Amino acid sequence: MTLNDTHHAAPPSTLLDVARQAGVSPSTVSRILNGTARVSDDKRDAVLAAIAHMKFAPNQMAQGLKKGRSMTIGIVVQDISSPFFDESLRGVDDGLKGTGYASVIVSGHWNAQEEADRIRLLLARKVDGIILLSGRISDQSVLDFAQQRPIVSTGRQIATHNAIGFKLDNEYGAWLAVRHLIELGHRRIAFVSGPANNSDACERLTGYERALREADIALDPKLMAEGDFHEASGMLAVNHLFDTQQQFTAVFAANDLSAYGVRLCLYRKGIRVPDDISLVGFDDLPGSSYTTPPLTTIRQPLYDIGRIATESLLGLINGEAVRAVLPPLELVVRETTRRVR
Amino acid sequence: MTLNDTHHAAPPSTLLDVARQAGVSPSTVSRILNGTARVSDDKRDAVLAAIAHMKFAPNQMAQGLKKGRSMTIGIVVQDISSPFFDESLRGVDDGLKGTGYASVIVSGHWNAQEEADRIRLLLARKVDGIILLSGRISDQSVLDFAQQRPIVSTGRQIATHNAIGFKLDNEYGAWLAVRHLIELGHRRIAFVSGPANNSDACERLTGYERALREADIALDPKLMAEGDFHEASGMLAVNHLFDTQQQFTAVFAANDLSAYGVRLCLYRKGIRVPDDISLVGFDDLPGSSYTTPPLTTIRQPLYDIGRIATESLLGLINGEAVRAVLPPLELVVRETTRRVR
DNA sequence: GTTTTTTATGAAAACGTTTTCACGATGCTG
DNA sequence: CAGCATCGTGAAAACGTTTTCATAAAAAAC
Repeated sequence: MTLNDTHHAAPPSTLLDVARQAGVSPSTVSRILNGTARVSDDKRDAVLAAIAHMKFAPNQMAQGLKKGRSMTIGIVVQDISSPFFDESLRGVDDGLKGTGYASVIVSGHWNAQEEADRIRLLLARKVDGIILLSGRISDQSVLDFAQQRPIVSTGRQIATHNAIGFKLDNEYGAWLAVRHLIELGHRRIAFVSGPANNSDACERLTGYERALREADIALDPKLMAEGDFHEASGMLAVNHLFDTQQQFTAVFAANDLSAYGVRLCLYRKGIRVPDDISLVGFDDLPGSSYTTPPLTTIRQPLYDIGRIATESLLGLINGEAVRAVLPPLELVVRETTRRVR
Repeated sequence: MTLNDTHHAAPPSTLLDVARQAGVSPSTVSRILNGTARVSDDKRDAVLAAIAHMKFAPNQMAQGLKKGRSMTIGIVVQDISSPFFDESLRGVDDGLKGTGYASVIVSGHWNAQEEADRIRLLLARKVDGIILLSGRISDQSVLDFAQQRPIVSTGRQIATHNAIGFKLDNEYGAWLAVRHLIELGHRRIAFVSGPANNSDACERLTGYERALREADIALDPKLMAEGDFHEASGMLAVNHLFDTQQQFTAVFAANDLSAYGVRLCLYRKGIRVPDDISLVGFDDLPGSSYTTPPLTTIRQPLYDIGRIATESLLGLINGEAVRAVLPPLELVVRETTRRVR
């Protein structure tokens, strides 16, 4: 192996170097950098020149240590490569744009213990605030953590001076979905639920039940199969329905991913969508407008959730009183649902 | 608004607090924390007790400043909510697990200028290293940045003591895809390309051309339509092919996302896949096994890319000589291709 | 039992900034 | 032109760690 260490990495220049080169004191350089005091034009020019020449960039760790601000916020998701979270992350990213903040993203993997550990790590890193997307930890834990840094969390209803949460009306969303099916004449509507230990999933179940009840359709437990929000579970769930000879003309899946699984199962069985069976999902993932056929679903404002959470957090960090309001859930009718024949 | 500031945030305890409480010097506490010297059992116990009692966690910014290590690495992607990058991010996340490193993810949005800016930001943050996924900046720029911190980049072939890159054989992958189609008897194979300014896209085009040439099939420019790697462009591209009355029995899309678009276009026109037209994509995104029907495609080891990049970077950071080797591209035959009738 | 080595520990300097404080030089008031 | 407020600037302390250096006590050597 040839050692081409000829050009060694230029040791990063410090504010002190700049000061020396420009013939001023470090204080002056700092003042120019932060615009924190007036300084004479000649010195300013000299400093600016030195900065440009040495390609100086302030050491953020030193800055952070001194100012007590890391200019970093922590984001806790549950699955780093799920389109569900990624869409919100995009909102976060946009919300942070131009603020000087960066984000470190960690995943709780749907595990309360791991989630709490990750949050502690973020806190040790001195993040200036935390955004919790679909957390599994208790409200009380959130409040405890909020003693150290402001937190905004989705999926819960809290509001203190250093922690806020907001939550979409999952029950309403599910109700919307099922009512749509009912209006199309469906009476035998299967339900592929989410995991029973997920509150969103439970609320969606409740919405399903309520819509049925309001339409005087008897709830048939045999039409309900538990999934886990992933594709495979949707496939399995509906397979099970067929195995047990259930009759139905529509299926409501608790999220889009499981709807994809349902769709594939139906395809395998040669059942046409929506001609033979209607299908509606929940989330409106970016991919759902490109499934075959495009999926009718309940739109969650995923992007806005990330964006609003970010703006709220920045507000909290600056000590403002924030009150966030999310766009509502809405039904988006595409091509997997049709009037029952 | 009621002020419930009764319990004020406990001011985070410092190493000095711990030292005082345990009746030892700060040095001793530090030594215990870092295991950097032997200390007597009684003092150790006292310190440990104090740490537990005060819930002390070392200030990472102070640590970082002193040690010159931020325990943070920077990840540059081009689109924060694309399944393509997210799958690699999962690999990164796993690769970092248990190392004490966290990652800050930024997006270059497929823009060289923005990408360079973001990298400079990461450098100012004193990240210990950078992973560049599908960068747009020049190799020379990468080398320049690598003067400051180790970099590992995908999609380029470099190898110095502080920068390495690795690259999959896109041409080979495309060749694999097209040869598969040819073996199934297809002769009129349309191609939906990626953006012309993307090197991966160009190499895939080359692979397409080579496979055709090797099979003595004349290249027909009218069968080629430019896309941009997104769903809509695939839809548009194939629409255009129909508008101009092209005849073809198969289409090869330069990536899965545009294949999804192609699929939808075909569905809209009532053309069956694979019965009437075969379709193959490139990437093997997680969703591609759940499209209708599941997509035949070229599998990129996205997860491994992230994982190996991470391990390599950690190696570079520790001054090891690393040499990364990726799993090869492979054809995964699912249900969108069949023998031509 | 004296000398030497080893071991445990504290004092203080350092990392690269920001900020308080002090001070000399201007500018203004009357 | 004496007096006073204002302005620009530097010296030095501080942020919370780690690390070098010194030193006292204990252990090992003779």
